[in-house]
Amino acid sequence: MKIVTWNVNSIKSRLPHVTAYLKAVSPDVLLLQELKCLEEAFPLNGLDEVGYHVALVGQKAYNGVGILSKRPVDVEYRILPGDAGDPQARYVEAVIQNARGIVRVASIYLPNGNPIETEKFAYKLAWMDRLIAHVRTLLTYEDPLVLGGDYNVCPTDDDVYDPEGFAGDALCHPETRARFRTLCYLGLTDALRAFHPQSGLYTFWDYQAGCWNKDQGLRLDHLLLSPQAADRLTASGVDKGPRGQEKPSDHTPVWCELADD
DNA sequence: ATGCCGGGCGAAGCCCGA
Repeated sequence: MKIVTWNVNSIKSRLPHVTAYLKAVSPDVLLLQELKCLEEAFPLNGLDEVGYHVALVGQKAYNGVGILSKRPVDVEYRILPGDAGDPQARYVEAVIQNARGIVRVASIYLPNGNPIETEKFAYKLAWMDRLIAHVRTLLTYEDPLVLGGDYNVCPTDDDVYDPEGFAGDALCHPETRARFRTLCYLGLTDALRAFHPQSGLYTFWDYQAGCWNKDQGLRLDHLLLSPQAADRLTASGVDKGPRGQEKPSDHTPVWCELADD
């Protein structure tokens, strides 16, 4: 079972890339972030063609997350618990049946948090606290669980092309990293790091200043697995291809493979 | 150099992202 996460930076602008990716890679599940449109404006044409079920939480112009799946999707949460008044479309969680049983997945678009002296950073930290509390509950179910998305966290300096330059940034801030560690220490496995311990492994390259051509990137997109999912993890990787295409997203897909037997 | 690029909105130029 192949599960992929991809921040597409506008699904309307990226639909050709996404449909081509689905046809070429044929993932069982594709977790999407930054749709930047309302659910009713999501361009479904082309996706039902290639045979995917779709679960969306949209918002006009900003944010927006989704789950595409070959198998039917039963949505469990359309907002991260802990603040019912949170208007930002950043979380969707669902249960997917497969031949082996169920897999629970979430598509996460964690707040960026810059600049750190503003309420944006406080919102990020509060959002991470809500995520920690919710995952603590989810882990008691003892299901295979895959929490994928754009976490807007570089977990360590190995995940940044310029650690000194990003030292005070919300992506790398000590309080951000401490919460990410707390999340992982609940018992989650970083699927990419499980197979690729080296530095210089990135999932995002800024559009500006030739970052892509200079390979000046950040590792922001993660797949965190519960023990029941990690036990089945057979491979993981970054698909850099889409980032090199015309009119790309600034993020590229990250994938993991779970054994089906 | 707080702009560089790119998307949304809405129809010019600003807000936002990371």
